[in-house]
Amino acid sequence: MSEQLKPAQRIWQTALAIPFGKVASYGQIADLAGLPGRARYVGQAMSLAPNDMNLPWHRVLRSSGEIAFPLNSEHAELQLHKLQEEGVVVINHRVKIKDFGWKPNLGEILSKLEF
DNA sequence: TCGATGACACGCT
DNA sequence: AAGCGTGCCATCG
Repeated sequence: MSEQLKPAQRIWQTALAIPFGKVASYGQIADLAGLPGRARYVGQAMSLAPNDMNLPWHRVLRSSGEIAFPLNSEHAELQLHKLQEEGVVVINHRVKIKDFGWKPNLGEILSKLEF
């Protein structure tokens, strides 16, 4: 069953495991989802996710910590607000990964991500 | 079927 | 520090 999950679903599951107030990179999500090297697919997969899933897409940033959407775009603005609502400090469209980056331990991964 | 595209990452300059 | 080229691969026309 767990092996049956499609790649997109594994990405959704992984994104759902990002804690409130923390952020992760596209590459990190791809790795944790068992899809190393497929960072580009993460964004695509999340855009396909059903809305009622409440996917915390706003907690996913580039590895540099910057928001992936174009500056001043609606998506970028919404993401900015959602992050600030969670207490994440965003300066110049960028978050300090060192302060807010999600660093899951093995136990956390195994318990929350049973593929 | 092939080429272009994209919510990326990384190494090199 | 910032930009450019290359690797990635599911989708789409």
